[in-house]
Amino acid sequence: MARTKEFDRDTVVGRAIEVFWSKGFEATSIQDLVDAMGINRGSIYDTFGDKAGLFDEAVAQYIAQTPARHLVENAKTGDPRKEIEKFFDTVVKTGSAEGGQRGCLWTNTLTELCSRNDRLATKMNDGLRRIEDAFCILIRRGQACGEFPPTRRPRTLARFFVATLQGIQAMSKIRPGRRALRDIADTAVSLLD
Amino acid sequence: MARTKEFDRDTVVGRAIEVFWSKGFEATSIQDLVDAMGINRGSIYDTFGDKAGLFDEAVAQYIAQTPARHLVENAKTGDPRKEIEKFFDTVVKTGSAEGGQRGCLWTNTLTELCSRNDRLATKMNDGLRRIEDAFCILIRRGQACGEFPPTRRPRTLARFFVATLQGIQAMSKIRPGRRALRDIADTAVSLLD
DNA sequence: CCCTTTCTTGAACCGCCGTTCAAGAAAGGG
DNA sequence: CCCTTTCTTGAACGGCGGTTCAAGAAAGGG
Repeated sequence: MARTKEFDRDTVVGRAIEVFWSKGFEATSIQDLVDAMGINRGSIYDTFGDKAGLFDEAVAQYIAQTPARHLVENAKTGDPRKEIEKFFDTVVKTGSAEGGQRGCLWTNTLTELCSRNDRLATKMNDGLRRIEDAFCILIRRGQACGEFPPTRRPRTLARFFVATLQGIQAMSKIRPGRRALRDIADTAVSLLD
Repeated sequence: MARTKEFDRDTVVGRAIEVFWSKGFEATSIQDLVDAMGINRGSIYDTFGDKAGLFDEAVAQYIAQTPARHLVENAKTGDPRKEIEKFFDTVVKTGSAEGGQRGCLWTNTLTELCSRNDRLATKMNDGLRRIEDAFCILIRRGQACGEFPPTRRPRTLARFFVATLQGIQAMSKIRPGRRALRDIADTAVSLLD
């Protein structure tokens, strides 16, 4: 047998996420990553191929931990109103938390790279589609049981919620006050009354 | 007298805007700018100081041409509903136009640089504040004349519209279909019914 | 206890990054 | 028509970008 790795893959990717999240892809240098991840340049290239490969894995791991995941998982079973409110609640809390100025790695990547990286754009688009679908299911279920007004098209409203999510993320970068973010979320959710 | 400049300042800044808009600040190299602007490296540094200085001027010129400017200028005199609708209409059209994948230079800059550049962050924040204020004035005027429902706080609604604007810009980067963007805008504006 | 395999390490690579500079060219007042 | 001033030009700068590589270290089966 050969020597075993001395670092945990998820752990070092987690540290890479922090850097990419704070500085973006282009502004992050390999040296930054070496410093933050605590492993050698060579190990990074040996394990992840190159900077782009590491970034891919960082984004994947980030998405796997995002609050959107719960939304998608509970779309078919959870209480429609509660799920939507809980989701925006988490988004607002995260955005207004210490270090919330970084916004969301996902949204950041969307604006920084998608217009020049088709593979990444597809990934991001699929992810957003899944969130949109989850919203759509929840809205339909809420309308079916009379909890939400039946006048609005579920797909339209779902798209709107996804855009609101992006809006909150963008605003959190420059005005991370909880009050302001909460106002935005509440106004959007009030469309369900 | 001395020799006169052979290029028009606004024209070359306009060309620089295109590059920054498409690639972002970090990913744009001086060589890219030399190629696009059609003037020599030396002239760029002589005229704008450095890359950051040129970027500042590019953003300033972009903001001066943005549809938000009309909104701000007409906030006190224009018809409240028409002004707001016209604004979002322009945003949707721009976002879904050819090359709309670039999104909005302003929003892009917000997400790429504001967390690491205080001077720029202040500028951006002031700009957003002016848009928010314009919305606020329009909403108040619309409520005063009975055109808009009086139940919502103008400031809250104004914040929400600014966030929606950012949301549309973000979505236009990945799904620039006019239909989808229009849905988002219409849903937001329907809060005024 | 050796030997193969894999991981780790740090130095080194080339190229492009943003930036500077000195020399040449145009402009127009004296 | 010269002379000062400013603009233009292209080559050059040091440094840091991402990436590679060869040598050393650990791990565990034979």
